[in-house]
Amino acid sequence: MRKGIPEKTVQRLLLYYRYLFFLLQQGAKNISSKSLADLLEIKDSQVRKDLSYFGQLGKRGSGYDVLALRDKIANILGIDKETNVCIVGMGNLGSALAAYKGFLALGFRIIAVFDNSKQKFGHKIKGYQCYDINQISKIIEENDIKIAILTVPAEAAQETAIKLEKAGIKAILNFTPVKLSLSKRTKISNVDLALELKTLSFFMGK
Amino acid sequence: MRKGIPEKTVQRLLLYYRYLFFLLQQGAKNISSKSLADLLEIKDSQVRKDLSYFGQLGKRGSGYDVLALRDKIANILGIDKETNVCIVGMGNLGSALAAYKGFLALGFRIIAVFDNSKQKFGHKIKGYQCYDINQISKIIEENDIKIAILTVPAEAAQETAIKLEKAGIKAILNFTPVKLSLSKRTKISNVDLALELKTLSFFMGK
DNA sequence: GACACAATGTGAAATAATTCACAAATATGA
DNA sequence: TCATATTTGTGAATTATTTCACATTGTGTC
Ligand SMILES: NC(=O)c1ccc[n+]([C@@H]2O[C@H](COP(=O)([O-])OP(=O)(O)OC[C@H]3O[C@@H](n4cnc5c(N)ncnc54)[C@H](O)[C@@H]3O)[C@@H](O)[C@H]2O)c1
Ligand SMILES: NC(=O)c1ccc[n+]([C@@H]2O[C@H](COP(=O)([O-])OP(=O)(O)OC[C@H]3O[C@@H](n4cnc5c(N)ncnc54)[C@H](O)[C@@H]3O)[C@@H](O)[C@H]2O)c1
Repeated sequence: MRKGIPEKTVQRLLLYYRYLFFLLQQGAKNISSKSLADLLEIKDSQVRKDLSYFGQLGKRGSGYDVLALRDKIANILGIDKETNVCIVGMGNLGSALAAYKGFLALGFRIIAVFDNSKQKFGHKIKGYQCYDINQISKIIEENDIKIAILTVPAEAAQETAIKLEKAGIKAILNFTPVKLSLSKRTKISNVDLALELKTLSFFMGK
Repeated sequence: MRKGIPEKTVQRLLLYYRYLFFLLQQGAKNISSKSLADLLEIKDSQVRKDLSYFGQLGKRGSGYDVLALRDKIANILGIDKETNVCIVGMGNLGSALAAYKGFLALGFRIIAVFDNSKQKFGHKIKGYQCYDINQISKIIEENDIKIAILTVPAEAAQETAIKLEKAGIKAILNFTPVKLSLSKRTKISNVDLALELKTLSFFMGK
């Protein structure tokens, strides 16, 4: 079922999910690919193509059942079961992310946060007990954590990534502007905020 | 020169820039598309194709001049001149972004930060004087600010975006999980961190 | 139940991005 | 100077993604 599904499709699925969630609260029962597409300013055929990867989810004549489709997408994306994550580097950005409620809404539970500074570990930050980075293997194993959010300074990024991989982390959401070099088995996704801003400004007014 | 350049190309240009910057510090004089590509784990032909949008920047036999290419990319991307930006919503995320040095390294100067809370405006946050959101038109005009980073709560996102557009903002980097509806003239780029994490986890181990 | 309308699902076509592959230019070294 | 090696720049081929277009199925009304 998850063979060769384009990344873009997965991302749009989440956008559909958010709207379906909202529509359900409004009491909507059915929605057509056209209406959903218009809300997102995309083509209706795109919506249908995306959903068609996962079976025949709609009904000709009346469209998609909002509740059923929302739950189907939740299931496809694994929103219906919790995934444990940790944050590594509890500075400005790490602390902000720890406070973000949007992760939990998609099934991500922040289980542990780490830092290497004595000012931080041993204390509570945004409600989370902060652990010493050197304890990471133990805590990751005890809590079945597969995903790490990396928000350490750029200089420490590569060495910390290696620690994460050794500790058993399978995927890293990397906020540092550093190209991490790890084994192919560890999935890395880069969030490069300066790059986003530069791209925006490049195309501004075009 | 900026006609029909793929967004992906612009983004890679910035990655090239960062490496060239670094290579220059190491004293490198020349670099081939192959070496640059290997550093980024992409194809050498991709590097050459990207650069070819902007002229014939290399030299057959010896590759690209590191300094000249870095400066050319800086010029293409406008890193060589400063762009003023503001941050709107100085909560967890807005404050973290205000502290980020990576924006300035690409030519973005945070000129003003805004909030609607009396606890915040009138005070200094991360070294920036925080202004009342209702003063935004005046301050944006006085300081020639064209780009806003939007980090207000989701509920306030759409109304705030409208304020920004009215105040003369031309581009918005939107961190809220809300699809903003504005006129076509305002360029919007969405940074959806929950979506990034979900995409990563979906493809984890695949 | 028949007719008009709505909306899906999906091959085929169009568009976009990446990769190939090679001629042309430059560099190196005997 | 010449032969060999390197490396670019770029059309052509390939691959990925989006959009089209329409047969098919379901809905609603008289
Ligand atoms: N602040 C932002 O808004 C922002 C935006 C984009 C990218 N980033 C990137 O995110 C990273 C963090 O930025 P920040 O502003 O939060 O920095 P910061 O200095 O505020 O925080 C970094 C934290 O990491 C901890 N740390 C340092 N070395 C460590 C190690 N080896 N192991 C574990 N923890 C360690 C520090 O004690 C500190 O708490 C940087 O790489 C930065 O480039 C930040
Ligand atoms: N915290 C994160 O790491 C994170 C991650 C991804 C996305 N986001 C999104 O970013 C936004 C901000 O998140 P946050 O955690 O910083 O929230 P926050 O509540 O800490 O901060 C929001 C700030 O906006 C101010 N504000 C509220 N209404 C305003 C208005 N009308 N005009 C101007 N300012 C206003 C508030 O006073 C507050 O200071 C949210 O939409 C959230 O979904 C946050």
